[in-house]
Formats: sequence, C-alpha cells, structure tokens
Amino acid sequence: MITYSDQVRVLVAVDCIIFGFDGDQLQILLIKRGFQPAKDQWSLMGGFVGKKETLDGAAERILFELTGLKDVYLEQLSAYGNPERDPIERTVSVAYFALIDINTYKTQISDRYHAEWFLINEAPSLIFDHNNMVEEAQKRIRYKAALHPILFELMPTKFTIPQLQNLYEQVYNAKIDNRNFIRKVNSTDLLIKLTEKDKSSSKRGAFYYTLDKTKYKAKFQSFLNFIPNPENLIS
Amino acid sequence: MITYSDQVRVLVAVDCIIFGFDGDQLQILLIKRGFQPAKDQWSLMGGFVGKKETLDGAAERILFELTGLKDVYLEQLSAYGNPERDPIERTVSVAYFALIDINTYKTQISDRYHAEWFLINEAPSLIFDHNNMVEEAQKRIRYKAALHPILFELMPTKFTIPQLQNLYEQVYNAKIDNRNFIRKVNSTDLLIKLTEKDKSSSKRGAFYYTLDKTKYKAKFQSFLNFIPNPENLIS
DNA sequence: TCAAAAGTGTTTGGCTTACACCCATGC
DNA sequence: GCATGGGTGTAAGCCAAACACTTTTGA
Repeated sequence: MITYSDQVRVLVAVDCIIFGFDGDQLQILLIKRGFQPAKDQWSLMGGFVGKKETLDGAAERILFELTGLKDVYLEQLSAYGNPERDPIERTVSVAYFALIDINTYKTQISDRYHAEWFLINEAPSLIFDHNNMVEEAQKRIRYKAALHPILFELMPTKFTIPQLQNLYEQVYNAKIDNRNFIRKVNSTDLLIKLTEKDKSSSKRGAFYYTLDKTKYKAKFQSFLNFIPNPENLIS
Repeated sequence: MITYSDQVRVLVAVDCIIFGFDGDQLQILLIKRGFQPAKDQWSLMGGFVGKKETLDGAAERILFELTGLKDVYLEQLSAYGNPERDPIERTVSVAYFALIDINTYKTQISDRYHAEWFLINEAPSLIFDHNNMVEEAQKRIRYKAALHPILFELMPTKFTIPQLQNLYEQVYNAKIDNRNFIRKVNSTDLLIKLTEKDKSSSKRGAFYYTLDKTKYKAKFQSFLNFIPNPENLIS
C-alpha cells in the first residue's frame, strides 16, 4: 500500500465566528473554554474535524451543538495555520462565520458551553488567534454586505426597515440617510410588506416586512449597492 | 503535559492554482505528477505543509520550487477537506492562487516537475478535486477583478492597454468596448505612459505603459469598476 | 489610398445624493 | 398641537454605455 508516510500529520479544527442580531444590536457569541489549555478564557466555539467529516459538515455540527440551529448562513472565512497558534499542539484551524437571528437561538442547548452574547465592541479578548479571526470576519462581512444582501440573514422573520438600517449602521459604523436607505432597500424588491406596524420606536410606527426568500436566492449573487462609496467606510 | 490525544491527525497540503499571462493568452501552469497515486496525471502544483511552516509560507515555497519566483501575488482561495478527496490518506488541502507574468517564469527550475502551461479552456482534466479548485479560483478572480486591479499583476513590466483589454476579455469571456475601456483604465491613474509604442498588432501602434506601483498599492482596496455589470457576466 | 487598430468626443439615461417636505400618532 | 421618527418627492450631478468620428501608418 502506498502512503505519504514521511509527512507530518496535524490536527484540523473548525472555529465559528457567530454573529447574531436581536433586532437592535449586533452581537457575537462566545464560549468560556471548559478545558485546558486556556481553560475559562473566552473563545470562539470550535472543535476538531471528525474522521469522516467534511469541513462544512464540521462547521454545521459545531454550530448546531452550540445553538441548536440548522440551515443557518455559514461561510468559510479562511484557514489559519501558524505553527505556534495553539501552544499545545500544532492545529490548523478553518474558520467559518455564521449569521443568525438571535431570537431563534435556543439557550438551553448551549448551557454546557457557558456561551454568552457580547456586543462586538465589548467582547473580551480571546484565546489564540481568535481575535484576528473575528476581525477578518468583520471585514469580510463589510465587504460582502456592500454588494450582497447577507445582512438580511441576521434579521428576525419580521422586521422593519429602520431596524435593518440600524444593523447596517452598526456593521459599517456609519450613519446612513434613512430616506435614501428606505428607497434603496425597497428598490431591491426583496421584501414583502406586511400590514402590521411596529410602534415600539415611534408613534407613527414602521411597517413590518418579511424576506421574499425566492427573490433573495435569485438575486443573491447580483451586485447590489447597499452602501454608498464602500471604499470610504471599510477600514 | 496536556494533549489533544484522542483526536485524529491528518495531512495538510497546499495546492497552487498558478495563472500566467504572456501578453497574449491567459494560461494555467500544471505539472505531471511524478509519484503515486495518480502518477503521470496532470495536477496542480502542491505539497505538504512543513513542520514549522505557515500556510502562506508553504504556498510561497511551493510556488518558488516550481517557478523560481518570489514576491508574486498569492492569495488563499479556500480549504478543501472532503474526507474522500485523496484516495490514499485523508488530506486537507488549502488552495492558493497565484498571478504571474509568464515572461519572468524560469523554465529551467521547473523542469523536474514536467510543468506545462495550458490555455484555460484546453487544460486537461486534473486529479482529485483540482478541477473544482481551478473553477473556484476563476470565479474568485472574476469577482475580485471586477472591483480591484488584480489583473495588472499578470501583465509584463511594460504593456499596452489593448493587451490589458485582451486579458479582461479572456477572464470574463466577453467582448469589451475598447473605447470605453481605454478611458476607464486611464481614469484610474494607475498607469504611467511610456514614449515607446508597440507596433506588432497595429500600424498606428499602441503606447506602452507601466504600472505605478505606489498608486497601485494605495488604490488596491478601493472599489473600482472595470467590468460593466459584472452580474451579467459572471456565471 | 485604404484598411484596421488606437484613441477622442459627445450624447444619453440611469442611478446616487442631498435635502425639502409631508405623514401619522401618542403625549 | 407639537415632537418624533417614518416615509415621499424631487432636483442636481455624476458616471457608465453607446457609438460617431478622428488619427496613424504599413502595405
């Protein structure tokens, strides 16, 4: 039998950067690591890739273990392979980022991991190179969301346009003109207007919308233009 | 000492999708695999990640071994980890793509790998999942080149705008209006016009240009617009 | 002189931006 | 009745797309 016998074998892990939106604030889900090394430090949710698992499969499993969610937006970010990144043993990590609607998050399942949602700017420092992963994930999302409607993945099943604008403003750390934003979003024809209004944040109330999933899928790859002059915003 | 002892270790490889342009045709560099499995079949240039090597470092080394080139545009594409992708032993591969000016390619160094340049459309079928990697690399390049001047990386040190247009037409498999293209490229202010002309493809001759590397680096991240309506072109 | 590639000029239309202004309603 | 956020109207201006036209020069 042929083998590649003289080569080094290493551990391969998957780490998930999980972004969530509760209709008001963009957050990130972190866990308190329950084992050595770096026990009790904050970390991304991760795990080793199983013997017969694909990378995507491992990411889905890890996300499911923590949140109880399936069929979530999940995209490979990058592979990280600095030989020193894990002090115990060389581990190559493939990072994925997920975008979820926090309202669907099942708390009970995650309890064993001591998971907690943090506002992006208030998140603690993380183990290994996880801070770097989070930064790169944010950049990727900013890049992609300027051209594709991925942030819709974070929205509750029904939401208002001002809520969506609020999310964009948090992602780009910028103030957006609400009048132009409303028109831009409506012009994509991706939303279905409901009759109900949300009156929690204004007297007049803002109409609720839901995502038209068929159109969403059809138009996902086309280049939209949600953010004016993205080059001025992306750091 | 703490270890992750109950986990599977796997091989980690890097595969390079090497695109080259000779001033006329966009090509891809493939090698004839010199060892089992799949000996004598066409393949991407790849190799295992060394004990103390980063992923980027391994990609640079592999590219150097084959082409003799350093400081080449090299970007991580994606990690591939299907458990069946290598029939001998599970191997996770991190793919990188490189963009090089074929004129600087050093033939002699590569001889031991039986490397050959192929026109993209005439490339042979490749081992494992390498065909898929090439396809995804092409998609990524199409995506990125619509917004950033990466295709300039493929050009010879001096080149004409019609040559550059020719490259764009090959990448997007589309005919571009030369009059608008010339203006678009000039408006980026990324090129320095030389006094010399290339008369090989027309009687009038086309001026040679060189890349203004300072401006190139400065503007690389800004969103340009080389391709009209990219959503209509990208498959 | 004429063919053919390189390059300039000009019009058009769509889309973004900026911002004035109207709407709905709870207090 | 007025403050407040939600939303519409609209004009200015920019920029891409289309394409008529000029330039250059070898054969």
